Amino acid sequence: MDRVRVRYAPSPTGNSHIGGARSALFNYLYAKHNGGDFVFRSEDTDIARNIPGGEDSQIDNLIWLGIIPDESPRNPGKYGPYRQMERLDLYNEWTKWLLDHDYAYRCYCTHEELDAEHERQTEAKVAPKYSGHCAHLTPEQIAAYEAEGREFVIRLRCPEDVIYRFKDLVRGDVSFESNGIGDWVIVKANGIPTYNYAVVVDDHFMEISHVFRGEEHLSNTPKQIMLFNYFGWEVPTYGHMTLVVNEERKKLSKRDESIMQFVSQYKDQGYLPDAMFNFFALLGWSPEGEEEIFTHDQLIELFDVNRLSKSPSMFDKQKLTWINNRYIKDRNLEDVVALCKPFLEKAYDLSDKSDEWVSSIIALYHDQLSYGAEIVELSKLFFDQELPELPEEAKEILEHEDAAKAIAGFKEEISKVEDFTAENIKAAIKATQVATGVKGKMLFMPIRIATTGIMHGPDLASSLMILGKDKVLTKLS
RNA sequence: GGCCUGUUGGAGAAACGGUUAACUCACUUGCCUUUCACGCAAGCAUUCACGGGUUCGAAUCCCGUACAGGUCACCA
Repeated sequence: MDRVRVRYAPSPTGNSHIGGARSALFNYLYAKHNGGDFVFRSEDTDIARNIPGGEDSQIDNLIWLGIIPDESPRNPGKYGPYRQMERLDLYNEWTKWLLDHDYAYRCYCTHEELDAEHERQTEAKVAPKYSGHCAHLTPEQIAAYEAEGREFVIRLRCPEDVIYRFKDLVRGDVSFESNGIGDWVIVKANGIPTYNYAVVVDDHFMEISHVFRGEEHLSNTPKQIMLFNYFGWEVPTYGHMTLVVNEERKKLSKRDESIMQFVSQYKDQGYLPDAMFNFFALLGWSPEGEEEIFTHDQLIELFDVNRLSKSPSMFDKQKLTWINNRYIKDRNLEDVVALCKPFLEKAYDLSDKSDEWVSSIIALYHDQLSYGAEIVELSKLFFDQELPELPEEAKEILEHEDAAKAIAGFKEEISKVEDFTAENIKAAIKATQVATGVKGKMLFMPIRIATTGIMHGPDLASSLMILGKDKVLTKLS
C-alpha cells in the first residue's frame, strides 16, 4: 500500500451534513497533500433508510465545496462498483470463507430473545454483549431451527483475551480488549452485510490506506481490525477526528436547530464554497502561523495530520460569518452581484428596475456583507419596505430646530439638481450647509432620517442617488 | 454501568520540560468617517479543571479526583 488512498463513505440517507463534509474535507486534504486518491463510496446497505437522490446530492455538495472525488459511482475508477449494494457478491464470497474457516457462524436467536438478554445484562450492570447462545450449535439443533423456518444472521467469533492496539493518527496509541465486544453480526437476516463488515472488505479491495473519520467510530475500530486479522489483510491507518459540537457542547444531531446542519443550507443562504472549505478546515485543525485565510491549494499544501486537535471543536457561527465576509470582499462586484441578485429578486419585484440600479445597491454593501441572503435585510430601505420604528434618539434629532432648517434647505437645494449623481448630491448638501449655517451631525442626520427612514446606513449621497430624485423629494415633503 | 477519549481566556487554538502562555474570531476602547459598515491601533488568561507527586525547573511527565463527551444495534 504505497499509494495514499482515502475514502469518504456516507450513507445516502439524506442531505450532506456539515460533520460529514468536514470528514470528507480532511480525507481529501490528506490525499491531495500526499498526491493520493480521494474516493467516494456509497454505503447504502440500510435499504430502508436510503432515499432517492441521496447519493447525488452528497456528491453534488462535495463538488460544490471543491472536494472533487477521484472515483465515485459517477466517475468509476478500477475499484468499482462504488455502491455497496452492487458489491453483494464480493461480500458473500468472503462470508462463505469466514464460515468455512469457522470464524463465523449462523445465529438463530430472535429479536425477543436478544432483547431479553440485553435487559438482563443491563439490570445486572454488566456490559451488554452477545451470550454466544448459537456459537456451538449441533447439526441437530441447526436442523431443528431450520425446520422451524427461523431466520438467521451471521456472527463473527470474537476471540478472547486479545488486545487490539493501533496507532491512531489523531489520538496516538489506542487499545481495546476483545472481551468487551462479543460475537457481533456481520450479515443481517436479509443477507446484507452490516457496516463494520462491508467496510473492511471494501477498504481492502479498494486499497484504502488511511481512514479519517469521526470519533464516534473509534469503538468500531477493534471490530474491523478483528476482521482484517482473520482475513490476513493489512490494516489501514486510522485517524479519529474530534466531533463537531454545538453551543451546548453536544455532538451535532440532525434535529438540532441552533445552527444550520446541512451543506445545502449554506449554499442556499449565499455562502461561498471556498469560504466553507476554509472554515471546515479550521474545525479541528489549525495552521501554524497567524494567518487563517487560505485558498484551496494552500490548505492542501499546509495540511498536516499532526496538527489535528484532540478536543472537540465548537461550530462557531460568528467565525464562519467573518470568513465568508472576507471572501466576499475579495470577490469583484460582478461576482457579488451574481451572488446577491437572486435573493433580491425573490424578495422584491425588480421587474421595473435596471441592472445598474440593482448593482449599485449591492455595491453599497459589498464590504460588510456576510452572506448573500443578508442583502435583503440590509437594503430594505430601497424597496419601500416597512422600516423599524425610529428610536428616541432619532425623534429628538428631528424635533431640533436645526433639523427643520436642514431639511427645508436641503429640499430647496436638491430640487435644483438636474443630473442626480452622488457628486451633485454631495454638492447640494454642502450648499445647504452654506445657506442654513447648519453643519455636521445636525445637517446629515435629519436629511438621512427624513429620506431613508433609518439612522445608520451607507454613504448618504450614494443612497440618495439610488433612491432617485422623485422619491427623495417626496420623502422630504 | 463497562469500555474509550478529552479538559489552555467568551469561542477556536499554539506551545512537544526552561518564552512576558503565540495567533484568529468575539468583546471593549481609540483613530478614520455625517452615521453605520470597512479599515487601522490598542486592551482583554499573574495563569493552563482540581489535588498530589517526579524534577534545579511542569500547561507540558506520572498518579488520583472532578467535569464533559463518545460508544456499547440485524444504523451507518
